Amino acid sequence: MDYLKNEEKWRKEWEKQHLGHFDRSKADSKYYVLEMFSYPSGFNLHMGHWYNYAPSDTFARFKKMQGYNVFQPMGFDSFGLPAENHAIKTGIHPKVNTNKNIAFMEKQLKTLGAMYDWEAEVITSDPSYYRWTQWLFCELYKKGLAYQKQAPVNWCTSCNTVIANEQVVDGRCERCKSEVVRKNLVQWFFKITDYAEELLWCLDVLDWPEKTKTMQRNWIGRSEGSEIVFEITGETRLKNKKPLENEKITVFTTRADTLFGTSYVVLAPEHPLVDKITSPVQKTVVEEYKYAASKLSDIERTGDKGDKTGVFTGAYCTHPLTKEKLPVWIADYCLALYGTGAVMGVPAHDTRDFDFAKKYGLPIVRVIKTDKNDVDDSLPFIGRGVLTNSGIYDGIDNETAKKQITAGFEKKGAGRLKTTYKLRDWSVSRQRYWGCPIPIVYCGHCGAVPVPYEQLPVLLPDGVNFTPDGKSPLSKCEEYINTTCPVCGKAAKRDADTLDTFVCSSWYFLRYPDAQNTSKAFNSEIINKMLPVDKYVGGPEHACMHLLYARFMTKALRDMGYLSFDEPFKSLIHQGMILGEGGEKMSKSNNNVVNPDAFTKEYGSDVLRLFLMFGFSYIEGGPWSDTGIKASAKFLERVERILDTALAGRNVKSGSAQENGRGPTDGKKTENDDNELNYALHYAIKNVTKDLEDFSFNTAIARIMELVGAMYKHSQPDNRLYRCGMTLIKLIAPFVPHFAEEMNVIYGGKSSIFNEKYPVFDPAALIKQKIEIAVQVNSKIRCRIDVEPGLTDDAVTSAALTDENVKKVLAGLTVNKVIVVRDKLVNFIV
RNA sequence: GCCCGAGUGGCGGAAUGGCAGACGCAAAGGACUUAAAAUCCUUCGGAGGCAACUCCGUGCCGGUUCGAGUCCGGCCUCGGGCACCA
Repeated sequence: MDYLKNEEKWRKEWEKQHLGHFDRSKADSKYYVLEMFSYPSGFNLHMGHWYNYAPSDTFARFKKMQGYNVFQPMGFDSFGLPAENHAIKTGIHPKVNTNKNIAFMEKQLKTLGAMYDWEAEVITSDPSYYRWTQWLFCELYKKGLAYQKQAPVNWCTSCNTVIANEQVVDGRCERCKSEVVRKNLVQWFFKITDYAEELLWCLDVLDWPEKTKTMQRNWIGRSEGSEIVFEITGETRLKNKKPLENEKITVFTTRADTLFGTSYVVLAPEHPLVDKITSPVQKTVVEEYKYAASKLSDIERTGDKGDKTGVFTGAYCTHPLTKEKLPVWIADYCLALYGTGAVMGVPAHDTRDFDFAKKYGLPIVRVIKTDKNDVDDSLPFIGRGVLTNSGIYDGIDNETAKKQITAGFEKKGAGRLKTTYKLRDWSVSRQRYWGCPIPIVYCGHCGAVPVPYEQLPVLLPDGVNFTPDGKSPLSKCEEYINTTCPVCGKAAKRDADTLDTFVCSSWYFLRYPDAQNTSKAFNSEIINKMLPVDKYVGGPEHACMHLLYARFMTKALRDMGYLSFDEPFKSLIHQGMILGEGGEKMSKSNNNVVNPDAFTKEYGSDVLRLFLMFGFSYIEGGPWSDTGIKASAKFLERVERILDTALAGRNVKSGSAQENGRGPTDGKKTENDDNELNYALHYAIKNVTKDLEDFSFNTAIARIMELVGAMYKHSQPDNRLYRCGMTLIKLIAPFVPHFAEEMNVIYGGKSSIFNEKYPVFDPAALIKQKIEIAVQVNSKIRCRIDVEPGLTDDAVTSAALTDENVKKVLAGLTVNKVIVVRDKLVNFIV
C-alpha cells in the first residue's frame, strides 16, 4: 500500500464524511476527549506535540468505536511572551507571526489525521475569544474575586522594564546582564485562596494520577497552626522618638507548643512594620539588607545553599507569656507571602531557627524533651515529646500543649487557632503587549470601572511600540489608553496591563462545545451537558498551575450560576516528555527539536503514530531515537501481508486443507489450529481493550503483534483466518486509522470503519484446558507442573505431590507449611 | 533547598507482593536467492556445566514477608515543578 497516497485519500474522505464532527443532538452519549492545546511557537509542531496528540486520538477513535459520541476539539493558546520577544527581535508584529504559525500548525495537525472537530476551534488571541476572557474578568470582579494590591515584579535596572522569571539568569537580566531587583506595582489578583479548602478536598474524588493530586495538595499547603501576638515594647517607641501606639507583631506558627523556647522574633524584610520599628541606629543596615533581599528569589531565600542571614532592627517585643524582652530581627528566610510574614524564633526546635541563632549568638532554650527513656539531648529536636521549661505547661505532651497554649490566648484576643495555606492569590496583571487587555477603566470620579459587556471586546490595538522602555506598552498608545468613563462619561484611562495567559487557558475547555456563540461565552445548557471533560491529556508540568487555575475558574463560574458541575476534568492522564536524543529537554537553545514532518513524509503518519505508541511507555516518555521507526513500518507491512493472505482464504472452509493442496492432512490438527487462533484472537481483544482504557499503548500493540504472529502460525489461509483478519482490522484501526480504513474497504467493509463497533472478546474462547503452575520449595522454584485451572488448594497440593519431579525435590524433607496461590504457584516450606 | 516522579539485558520497554525481562530493536546463526535486499525460522541477562541443572542478577545499604523490581527506612543519580515560559 502506498501509505502517503492512502492517507491523503482518507483524510479527504473523513472531511467529506464529517467524521470528527460532534453531533450535539446526541449529547447524552457524549465523550469529551481533550488534549491540552498548544502554544504556536516559532518551531511549530514538534515531536512532543505529536506524542501528546496522536495517541490521544487513538484513544478517541477507540471510544468512538465503543459507541460514544466523541467530542475532540483543538485550538491554540496564542497569547504569550515568546511571540512578543520574537517581535522585539525581528520587528514582525506578534499577530502576523502568530497567525502564520497557527496556519502552519493547523496544516501539520491535519497530517496527523486526528478526528478533530475543527468547527469548535478556539484561538485565544482572537477577539472572538478574548472578548469572553474579558467578560470572565468582569464577572470575577463583580463577584469580588478580582482585586488589586501591591505586588513585586522582577525589574531590570538597565532595560527599565519588568521581566519574567525565565528571563532572570543568576539574578541578572538575560538580555543585558544587569542586576534585577524586585519592585512593587499595583496589580490585579484573583482570589483563588477563597477556594483553597474546596480545591483541596475535591481532589479526593478525581480520577487523576495520585502524584498530581499529591502535588496539588502540597501546593495548596494547608497547615493548621496558631497566630500569636507579640507586642512591641515601650523602649522601642522611645528609641524611635515617635509614639508607636499598640504596634504588634502577629506570628504564625504550627508549633505553639514551643512558645516558651522563643528567643527572638523575625519579620520578613518586606513586612510593613519593619520601617516603623527600626531604630535610627539600625536604619542603614536594615535598608541595605532589604535591598539585598529584594534581589533574591523565594527559592534562593528559602534554599539551604548559603548561611541564614538577617539583621537586628533595634526593636524589641514582649514574650506574651514570660514577658521577656525579645529582639526583633529581619531575615530573608521569612517570606512575606506565607503566614503572617512573621515568625517566632525557636532555635531548639527548628533547624532554620537553630542555624540562625547559632550564627547570631541568640539564646537556645530547650522546651520539649523526648518522652522516651533514652536521653536524646541533641538539638535541634524536631520530634514529639513533653514540655519542659514551660511553666504551668511542663509535662504536657506537645500536641495537647499546642491547643492549650493557643486557647489561653484566644480569650485575651492575643492569639487564635488559624489554618493557613501556602496557596497564594493568583497574580494576573502583566506589563506586556501580547495578551488579553484588562477590561477596566480608571475614572477620577468613579474609580475602577469594568467595561460594560456591550463594549467588549476591548480590542488590543495594533500600532503599539512594545520595545521595553520602562512602561507597559499599552500605556504609550494614546488612542487606546485614553477613553471615557462608562459610568459618568468623563475622561478616563484604561488599564495598561494585559492578562496572564493562564487566564485564557483556564476556561478554554468551556468554550469549545459552544465555540461559535457570539452572544455569550457559552450557553450554560450546552456546557452542563458536555462537561466535565471525560479524559484530559497533557503534560505533568501543568500539575499545579494550569490545572489548579482551571479548577478554580470552574468553581467560581459555578458559584455565579453559570455551571452546574464542580470539577472540569473528571479523568486526567499525563503523557511523558519526549526529550532530545541526548536526554535533555527539547528546546531551541539545546538545538535538539525534532520535527515530525520528515518522518510523516518518509513513513506516513500511521507509522509515526504507531512508533510513538510502541516505542515509549506513554506516561514515562523518554529520549527521542528514530531507530525503532523502521520496525514499526515493517510491522505494518507484515500486517498487510497476513491480511492479504487471509483474504485469499475467504471462501476456503476451515479444515478443508486437502482441497487446497497444502497444509496438514490431519483434520484434527486443523481443529486445534482453529482453537489456538481463536484463543489468540480473543486474548488480544481482551487485553488491547483494557490497555487502551489505561493509555498503555505499548502493551496493546504488543498484544496485536502476538495475534499477528499467531495468524502467521495458522496452518493455512481459510475462512477462519479471514474472519480473524476482519477482526484484526477493527482492532488495529485506532492505532493506524488510514491503513485500517483502506484494508476495511478491501475486505468489503463500509467506510468509515470508525462507525463500526470495536470487537468484544468472548470469555468462552479464553478457557484453557491446562495451565502451568510453579512449584516452589522454600520459595525457590524447583519445577513446573500442568494442572486444570481453578483447582482447590488441596487439589493443587496433591497434584503437585504426585508429580515425579516434585517427589524428587521433596525426598527426605518434612513439609511444615504449604502456601498456594490459585492458578499461580504452590510453595512448600520445609 | 522544598514538593512530585523515575532508575530493570547492548537498547526501547513488560511484570494486581507470587515463574523478572512480555513485545520489539540491535546482534549472531540458518533457509530462500547467482547475489543483495526483503521475507521466513532459530538463539539471545551473567557465570559454571556435555547435559539434566546450579548459582548470581531489577541504582546503593538495611528492614518487613513463606516470597520484594513491587511494601517500609536511609542514601545516590537523573527528570518535572517551585507561582511572570506555557
